[in-house]
Amino acid sequence: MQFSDYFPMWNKLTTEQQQKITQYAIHKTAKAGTILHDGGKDCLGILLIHSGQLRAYIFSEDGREITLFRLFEMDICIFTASCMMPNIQFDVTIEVEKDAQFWVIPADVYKRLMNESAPIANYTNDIMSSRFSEIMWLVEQVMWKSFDKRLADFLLKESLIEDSLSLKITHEKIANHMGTAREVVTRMLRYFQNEGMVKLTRGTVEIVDENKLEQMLE
Amino acid sequence: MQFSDYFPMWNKLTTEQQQKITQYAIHKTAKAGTILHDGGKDCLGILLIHSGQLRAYIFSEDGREITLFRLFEMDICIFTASCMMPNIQFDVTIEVEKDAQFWVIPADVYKRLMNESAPIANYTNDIMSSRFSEIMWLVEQVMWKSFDKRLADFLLKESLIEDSLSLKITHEKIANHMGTAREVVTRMLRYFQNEGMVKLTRGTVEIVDENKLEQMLE
DNA sequence: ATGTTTCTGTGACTTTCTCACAAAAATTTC
DNA sequence: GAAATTTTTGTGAGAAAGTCACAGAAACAT
Repeated sequence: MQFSDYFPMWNKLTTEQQQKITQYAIHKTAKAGTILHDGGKDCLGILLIHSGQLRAYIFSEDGREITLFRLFEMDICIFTASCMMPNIQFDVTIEVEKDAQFWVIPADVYKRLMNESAPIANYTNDIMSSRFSEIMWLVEQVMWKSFDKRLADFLLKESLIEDSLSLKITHEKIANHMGTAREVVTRMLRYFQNEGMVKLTRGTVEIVDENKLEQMLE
Repeated sequence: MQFSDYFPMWNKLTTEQQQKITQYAIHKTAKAGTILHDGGKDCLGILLIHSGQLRAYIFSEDGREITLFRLFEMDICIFTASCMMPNIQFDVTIEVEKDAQFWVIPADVYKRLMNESAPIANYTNDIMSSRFSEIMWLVEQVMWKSFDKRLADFLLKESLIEDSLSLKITHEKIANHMGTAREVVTRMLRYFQNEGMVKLTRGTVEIVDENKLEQMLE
């Protein structure tokens, strides 16, 4: 593992800056289910993800959830350091979906680096823009796509992530990813099954006709 | 008008950088209705808004719209320079809502400044975070709030912006701001009128019971 | 083997959206 | 100024999605 893998502008940094990163970065591991960041409260720092999978989501007062984006190996999470960006006025929760290993650069260290280094500041900007784009994709999906298409899309994406056609996931979890109610998922999955696109058993959704699902997206 | 009013870190810039901004900034005016930026196509540059009002929105294939955020005097628009941020992967449209005067800093000039100046890069980051927060507020509204509350909120906010209880706006325009269908707005406004909260005439919504509208939000 | 928890299924009802069309108000044309 | 046109608003009928309440089935625990 090389820090330069996470920072494409590594060679634009001074030796001192490079040292600061390597020196202050802390290696950590976290089990699936761990909440790494809960709204405005804590302020861990920037995460350089080495293995595993994270999920960023928001939730409503009455317990509904929607996934904003996922983070994988080689991704960088800046929302676990939202305290150092005063204009981030919303609460995201970051949860470990699959046992993860990552490096943490403490917020104050990173903040100082951002303040003195244009390359780091610009790179942080790029990461922010990427997440922004993911949210905008979500907005467009939620606003303009009907639920059947959204569900088909979710199942296909999930199948890519898991590299399997047999998804071990409950209707409730799908609902929490998609920001809807469990019954809505159940009914649509049942329709998908009647149409021969999936096969349902307790706790799993098996994709049996990938092409037909893909056709749903147009 | 002072450029330093737009850039709180003005005195952290070199004289050369300050000169570059003042030298390359172009003063422009645009009438209400003008489209300043249309998705990925054009790349005007950073806008320093001096007067007037802009609207950022997205639209669907079948012509539905939703307002993402508004921009007013002293605001800075970075999306009219989205070409210089390769990770911005979505198409926003920026429209002039009220005759506007603004300065344009060409994208390539600003890009160069961002690359060499950490303060400018960090400030750009702050602006991006602010817009991000506005979008997240929108997501939360659309996801978890019922339409009556959203409409009440819209009318009250619009009344603040216009500094008037008598809003000159059609149901269609309200629908385009809120990302819904015109009929839905018509029906809900009709309900608001029956409840004595507003008075409707062609092309205007008059708020007659501000308190009752506010109570709707809880 | 029995009790408990988790997950799924379903009916009835509400809210929001869609489609189709019509009436009313304002604007334009003659 | 009357008639035609455009813009805005109104409304019914039906579909899609979300809500609520409850029940049955599958897995797990003692």
